[in-house]
Amino acid sequence: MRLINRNTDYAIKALLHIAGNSSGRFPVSELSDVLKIPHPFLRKILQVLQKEGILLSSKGKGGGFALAIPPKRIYLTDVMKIFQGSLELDHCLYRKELCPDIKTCPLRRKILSLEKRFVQELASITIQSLLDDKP
Amino acid sequence: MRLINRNTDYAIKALLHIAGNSSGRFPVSELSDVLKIPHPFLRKILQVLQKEGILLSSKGKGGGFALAIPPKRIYLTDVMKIFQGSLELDHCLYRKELCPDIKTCPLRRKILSLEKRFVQELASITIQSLLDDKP
DNA sequence: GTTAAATGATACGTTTCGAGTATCAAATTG
DNA sequence: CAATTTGATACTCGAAACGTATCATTTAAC
Repeated sequence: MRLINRNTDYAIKALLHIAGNSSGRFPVSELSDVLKIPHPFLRKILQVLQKEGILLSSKGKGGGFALAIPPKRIYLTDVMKIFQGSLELDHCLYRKELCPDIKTCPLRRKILSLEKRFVQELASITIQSLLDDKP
Repeated sequence: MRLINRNTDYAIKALLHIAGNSSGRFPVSELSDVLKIPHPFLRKILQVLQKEGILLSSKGKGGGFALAIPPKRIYLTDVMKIFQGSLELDHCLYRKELCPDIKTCPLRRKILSLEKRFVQELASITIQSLLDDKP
């Protein structure tokens, strides 16, 4: 069972690095060096974060990425939604169509109620709370 | 985020049908008709459940599958483990190797603690509890 | 005993998705 | 202008999910 995919993982690592070192702009080259993430892959990820309003970017020499909003307002669940789509645990798909038992399925009902609580807990995690939690 | 895969889903549906209708043996043909699951696919799934000691099987005319153990001892998490492997939410893999930050990663720490509780809740679900929960 | 209906075992195919690469264009600084 | 940076986007590659096909074996009913 996979909660966090590679994109989200890398995005969080990068955001933590940026948020934890207030040196203004971070070019992808620096981040990919420090974090050991392939440069072009990380670049694509950061571009997405920029489009989503989480990072600011500037081109040209001396350019790079910086946070667009404070770390306490960047939620793990936001990043997950961006890179992994809905947080719904189960889509109840049945060969590309909705499962016919969707109304009566007891498994679905149970899972949905667990899910609700789980996502609520996830939703409390922010870049700031992760930083605070560092050893 | 995918909690339950197709195999597990089909397995649970089949187990619920068998447990909910105490008519002895259920051939795959009947189950695949009722549950609208492709016959050969369901068959493979049931064979696995048999090997794992959850179902009994008998060959020949009049044969089919039956529960090997009572519904209240068949756990959702058992079925999930059979068809989806470990329930660990995150493996912290990094190009086939363990992530180098595994000891310091704050994301990992947070997730692990949430995971523990979540899996505990999952572990309370059995075929019997699902049956009891039906409308 | 023959036949039909069932499972056992296992190999194969197909589609989807995650992960990562490649490339050209545009902007900025010095 | 040259170097360095991001913007946009198309592509590749491999693994996993999902499902099919087939031959062998067992058993009940007639």
